[in-house]
Amino acid sequence: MFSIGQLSKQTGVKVPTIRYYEQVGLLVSAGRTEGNQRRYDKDGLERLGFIRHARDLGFSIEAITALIDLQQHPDRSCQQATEIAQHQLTDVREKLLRLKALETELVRIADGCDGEGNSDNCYVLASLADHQHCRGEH
Amino acid sequence: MFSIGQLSKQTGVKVPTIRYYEQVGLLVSAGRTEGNQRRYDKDGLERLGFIRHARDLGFSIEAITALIDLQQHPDRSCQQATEIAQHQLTDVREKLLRLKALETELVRIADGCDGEGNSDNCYVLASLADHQHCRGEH
DNA sequence: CTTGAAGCTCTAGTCACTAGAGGTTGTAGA
DNA sequence: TCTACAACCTCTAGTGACTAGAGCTTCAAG
Repeated sequence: MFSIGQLSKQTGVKVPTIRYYEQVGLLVSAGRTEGNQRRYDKDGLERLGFIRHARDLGFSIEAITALIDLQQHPDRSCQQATEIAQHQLTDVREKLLRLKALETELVRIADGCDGEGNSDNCYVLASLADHQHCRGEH
Repeated sequence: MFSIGQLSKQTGVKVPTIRYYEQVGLLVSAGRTEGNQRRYDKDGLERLGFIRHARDLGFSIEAITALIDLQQHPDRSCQQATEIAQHQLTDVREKLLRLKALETELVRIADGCDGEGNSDNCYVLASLADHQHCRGEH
C-alpha cells in the first residue's frame, strides 16, 4: 500500500495533481486510512501510470476518461480506442503544421533585424505591424 | 471613427476579445460617445492589427505588452524587440520538437492496431498502459 | 417615434492544473 | 510513551486568454 506521496514519486505525477485527477473522476476514489489519508495499491499505481502516459502524449482528460471507460468494458470494441488515438494524431499533426508556419515566419522576423537600430525603424516591430510582410498564411 | 463591431470586422478580432484586451491594458482605453460606447480611429485599428498578428504568431499578452511599450519609446534599442522575437522562436522550436516526438509515438500506437479486437487485447490501450513500449522519450 | 441590432458592465465558466491557508495524521527517534 | 515534524487533509482562489450569459442602455434606420 502506498501513500499519495509514494505514488507521486513512483509516477512523477505531483500530489495535488493526483488529488485533482480523483476530483474530476479520472482516478477512482482511493481507499482511506482511519485518519482519512489515501492509500493506493498496485492497481492504483498502474492506473495513474496509464493516465500519466496518455497526458504526456497530449490526450485530454476527456479522452482519457473515455479510454479508461473502454478498458473497464472489455466487451466493447477496440475500434473506439483506435479512433480516439487517431483523433489525437490528427490534432497533433495540425498543430505541427501550424507551428512550422510560425517558425518560418518568426525566423524571417527575428533574424531580419540586426538589433542595432532603434525601435523607430525596427524590423521586428514593422513586421508585426504589417501583415503584408508575411509570405505565408496564419 | 469605428464602433467596436466595425473594428472587430476589420481585424477579425471578436468584440469581447477587444474589450478583454482593453481590460488587461493591451489596448489603450478607447474614446467614448456621450452614450458610453467605444469609438476607435485609424490608430486604434493599427494597434489592434499589430496585436492580432502577434497573437497569431503565439506571442503572449505579456510579450506583446512589452513590444508595444518599445514601440512607444522610439529612443530605446530595437535589440529588446529582437530578443523577444528570438525568445518566441526558441519557444516555438521547442514545441515543434516535442510535437514531432508525440507524432512518432502516436503513429506507432494508433496505426499499430487494426481496430478489430476487443479492448482486452487492444494495442492502443496496452501501449498507453506500458511506457516500456515507447521507443523515444517524452 | 419605434424597433431591434449592437453596445454596455459584471460575473462566471473553460482547461489542467498550481498555490496557499489552516488544520490533522503518521511515524521515527528519544 | 512522548514529541517533533513531514506529510497528509480540505477548501478556496489563481493561472492564461479568452468565452458565455444576464440584464440593461444606446444608436441608427425606417
